[in-house]
Amino acid sequence: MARASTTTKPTIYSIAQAVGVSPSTVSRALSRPELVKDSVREAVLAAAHELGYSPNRAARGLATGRTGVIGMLVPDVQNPFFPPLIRAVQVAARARDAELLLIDSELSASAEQELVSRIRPQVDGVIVASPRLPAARLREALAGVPAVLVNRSTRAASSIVVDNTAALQEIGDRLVELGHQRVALLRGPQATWAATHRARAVRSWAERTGVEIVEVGPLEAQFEDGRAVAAQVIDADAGAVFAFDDLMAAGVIAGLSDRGERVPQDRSVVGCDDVLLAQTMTPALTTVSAPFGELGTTAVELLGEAIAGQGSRAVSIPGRVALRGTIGPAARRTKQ
Amino acid sequence: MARASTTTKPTIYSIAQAVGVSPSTVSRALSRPELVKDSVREAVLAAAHELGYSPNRAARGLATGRTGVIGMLVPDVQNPFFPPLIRAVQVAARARDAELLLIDSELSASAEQELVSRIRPQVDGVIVASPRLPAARLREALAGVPAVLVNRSTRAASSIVVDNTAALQEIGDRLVELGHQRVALLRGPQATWAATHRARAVRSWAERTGVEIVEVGPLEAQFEDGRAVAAQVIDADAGAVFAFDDLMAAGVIAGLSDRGERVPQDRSVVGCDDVLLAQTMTPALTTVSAPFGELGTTAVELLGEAIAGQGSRAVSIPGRVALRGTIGPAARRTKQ
DNA sequence: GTGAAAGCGCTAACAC
DNA sequence: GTGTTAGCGCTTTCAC
Repeated sequence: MARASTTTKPTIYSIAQAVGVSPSTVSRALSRPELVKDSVREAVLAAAHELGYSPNRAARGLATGRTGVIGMLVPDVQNPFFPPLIRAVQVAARARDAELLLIDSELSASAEQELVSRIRPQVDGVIVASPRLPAARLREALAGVPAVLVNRSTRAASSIVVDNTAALQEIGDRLVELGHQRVALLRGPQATWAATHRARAVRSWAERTGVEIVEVGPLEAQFEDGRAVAAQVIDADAGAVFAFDDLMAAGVIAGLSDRGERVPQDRSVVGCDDVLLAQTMTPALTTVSAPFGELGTTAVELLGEAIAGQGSRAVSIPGRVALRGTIGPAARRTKQ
Repeated sequence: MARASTTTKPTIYSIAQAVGVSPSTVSRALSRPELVKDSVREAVLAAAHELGYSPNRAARGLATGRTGVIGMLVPDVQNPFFPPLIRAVQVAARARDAELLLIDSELSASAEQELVSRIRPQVDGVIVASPRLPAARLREALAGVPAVLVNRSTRAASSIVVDNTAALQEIGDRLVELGHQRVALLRGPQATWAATHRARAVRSWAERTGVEIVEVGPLEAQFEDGRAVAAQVIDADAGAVFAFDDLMAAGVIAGLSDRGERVPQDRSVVGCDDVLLAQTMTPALTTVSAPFGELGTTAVELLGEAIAGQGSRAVSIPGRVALRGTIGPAARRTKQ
């Protein structure tokens, strides 16, 4: 429909010429509409639409120092935790008229530092979901860039974390009701905020309830790592398992199945995060739901504050219990 | 380590000053190294590193018309098909020193058109994985933008598709060997390239082998849609199921389980794409593996050609059979 | 081989 | 309210 009269891309200059005003008036009509007379603004907007104009953000960015682009650094898009987070951030960013530049560090901490500095000039700020980068290097990489950290906290930037403590403990209590007295804890990646906090939650619950805990790991947050330790779970005679995350939980279930055991008939398994595969496996996984929507919205909000120079703050959102099909009554076992 | 002497962001000017050459020499040393004397180039590079310089792509883009950014449009990051694709594209883009601007259309075809035009000025080209946008509007949205389509073809742009025909038929043959004679075909989203082609593959196989096909759908490519039609599969007395994709396959399995049936003991289920959840469910899903790495690499390569104005081409890559745990011998059933 | 200068498209003082 | 001007950081003729 709207066809440009010329082949060249429309700019504020072509619009200015078409309407018969100066380029700055066009610029104002477009970005600070309240500053121009109604009639002029309408004419400009009409012409802009007519010519199929859309602003060159690079140029705008050059002039203003704001690019309208948010960078997002994830260690691995393929880890099912990230897609919902990306989606939520994307939606929140869109609401603020910002674009999303995605960087996947491919699990390489060393790459992360370089990556951040690489995109720094082209983004207004960065949302970093990078559990591995050591604190010192993180701080170095983020120096001078408005940033917000996801599931990790530091004094150097704003952060948003999900606190699964209460939910994990509540599930633990349910396990006790089901008769479990010996539970395996599959720890997540060493020295990460999430792994530390989740382990702490389980340990303090065990202490309170007198349940015996068998710790396994630290392990990578991968399916195969979970699968590989199923044997240890069986050897330890743990009737239930707290896996670091859903992926690892799916792995244990597969590993148990490799050894002829079924979940929840033979053992109970609990995950964490409630990613897609937790919902699509049969039976569905008992886990803790991460509030992805809120995570994303808040992350973008915090980033906005950081960009505006309003200083940093740390927010924590609780995860919610999702009781599903992978926990059941403690089975009578031979070993016991 | 590398600390800037000043607080201002390093530019080619600060480097020029530090080295004692002109900005244009710095620019050349950085982007056309062969044009400057070795000694100068080395000095410039050293200073750049020293100051922690990284080029402002927006400025470069303004000057050259190339932004170094690739746009990628997906209908839903949360659909497990996309993360591996994104990863592959990201890796290939990185190899070409390009960044990735990700757009999630949230399954809204109407948004897609606007979204593309919105990012157009800030990207060199777009990789579009948008099955739904009608052809005419797709063409309109993509007019003038170098683009490559994923799993969809059109004469308007380059395209890369994965052809699952042979693999699906091979799995079908296996099903016949296992004694299946009546198979359900859960069709995917209406009027999409993938759904059409997959259905066609199954139908022609059925015709050749004399297997009876019960078609269900079209359906959305969602877990719940698969779950909802499990009853129809049972009613139709189909011993095996070809689901449009893995997500739908997981859905049927859940739906069958809701009705007390187990896979593969009671019925066989076949998915397509081999996304993460196909590998992590227990038992693992028999499906067709999409060659994500190749998809991504080729998409970026084709986009490079399109950007260079080399015209478009269409490439097709075959999917590979992944025989796993969800198919088994046809069960003797009451109805039969 | 290197420097000077213009310009990419836009915004932001500063005049009028 | 609107136009003029300068400049964001970079590349790229065009001279030298």
